[in-house]
Amino acid sequence: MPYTKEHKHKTRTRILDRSFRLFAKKGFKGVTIDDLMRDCGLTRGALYAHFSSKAELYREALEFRACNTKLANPKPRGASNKQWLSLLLENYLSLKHVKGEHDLACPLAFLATDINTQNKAIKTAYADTYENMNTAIRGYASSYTDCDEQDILSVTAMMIGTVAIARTLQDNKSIESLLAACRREAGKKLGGITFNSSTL
Amino acid sequence: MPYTKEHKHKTRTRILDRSFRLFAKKGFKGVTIDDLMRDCGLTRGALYAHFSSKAELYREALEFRACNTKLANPKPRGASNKQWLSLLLENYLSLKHVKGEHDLACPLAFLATDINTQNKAIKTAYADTYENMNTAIRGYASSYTDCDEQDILSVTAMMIGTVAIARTLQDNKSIESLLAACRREAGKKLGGITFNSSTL
DNA sequence: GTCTATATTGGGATAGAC
DNA sequence: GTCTATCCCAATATAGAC
Repeated sequence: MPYTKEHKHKTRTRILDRSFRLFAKKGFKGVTIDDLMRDCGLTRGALYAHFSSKAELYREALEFRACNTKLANPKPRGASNKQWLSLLLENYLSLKHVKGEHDLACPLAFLATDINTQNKAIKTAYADTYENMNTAIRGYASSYTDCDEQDILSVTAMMIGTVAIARTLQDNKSIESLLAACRREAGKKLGGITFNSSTL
Repeated sequence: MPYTKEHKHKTRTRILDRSFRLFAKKGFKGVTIDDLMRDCGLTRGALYAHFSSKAELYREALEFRACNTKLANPKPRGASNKQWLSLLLENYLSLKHVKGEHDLACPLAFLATDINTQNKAIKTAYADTYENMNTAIRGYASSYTDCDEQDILSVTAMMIGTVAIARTLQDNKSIESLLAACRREAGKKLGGITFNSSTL
């Protein structure tokens, strides 16, 4: 038996990880199965041993990434809610995130308009991810500061919008200004978090 | 001479208008030239009498729409800056806008992630549109309230993010909550604008 | 300026060997 | 499970008639 269960699972995970990166960068139609599988060190035909279609892969890759962000996972011991949220914001609103150099690009920001041409299952996966982001931030923030649901919704919309727009800009100075503005405002609204670089 | 200059210009304008709507709805790769020209009551070949390529059309359509929004044009006489800005916000952050039922969908929100796979000229057109939006809002708001550049940048990012996310959601109640949250926050930050429905 | 016909390329999915 | 070869459709762009 030349291919073990282990091996199949590892390959599957590799495909999910790589394909999310590519979809985030180029959108659903901008990625060909050839590109993708070559990037995984495999060939086109192999995909269909793991996923039934390109759309199915896209959905699974979105869910895979959504479950593996810092926001979706418990905070480490020893950090206060405020400290942890502050770190999350700093990561999210960073040049590295915008440039896709994180291995944890946010699907919400990177796929936002791409979702509109996808099927219902994909839209639902996206909406779930969005809800989870709101829930996570609400959970941290409400433990130490007063904020209502509208505060949370407006902050996440700003964060997602900021990263989505920043990604389109060609000039790093503009990107940095935008990120700094958003850091300041999000910090204010989430109970007075401050950043070293927020006046940049 | 069966085709006058008038006629050509009118056709060109029709193509720009229709194609923007389609691109906004389905993205660059989601629109075929066949779809588009059929929508204009023409056939594929005719496109190339007006534009040299699909990408060129996309860029021109973006610029065409960007020049024809309420934000890009002078406010009507008789409205105060604050009143006018309030109306602009209400329009922008409306269900009609999200659903694309305006004939003035905002390219920034509708094309956000689509821009990343386009050429430099298109990115530049998009960035110009973005800058114009910031400039217009800054112009109105700074006439009657204190706000710095970071306030403006964070408000526009929130507005664009809100519409982009709202568009992906399948449930109208979620959309309305998000819009209401963003109206309230934008209103606050832009000198105490209030809306009837902002507590919805 | 617009049409129809066509050249050409590219990409999703399947078949069958290993 | 992965490979290569192939089927098949779709889509951009051009050619040439009107």
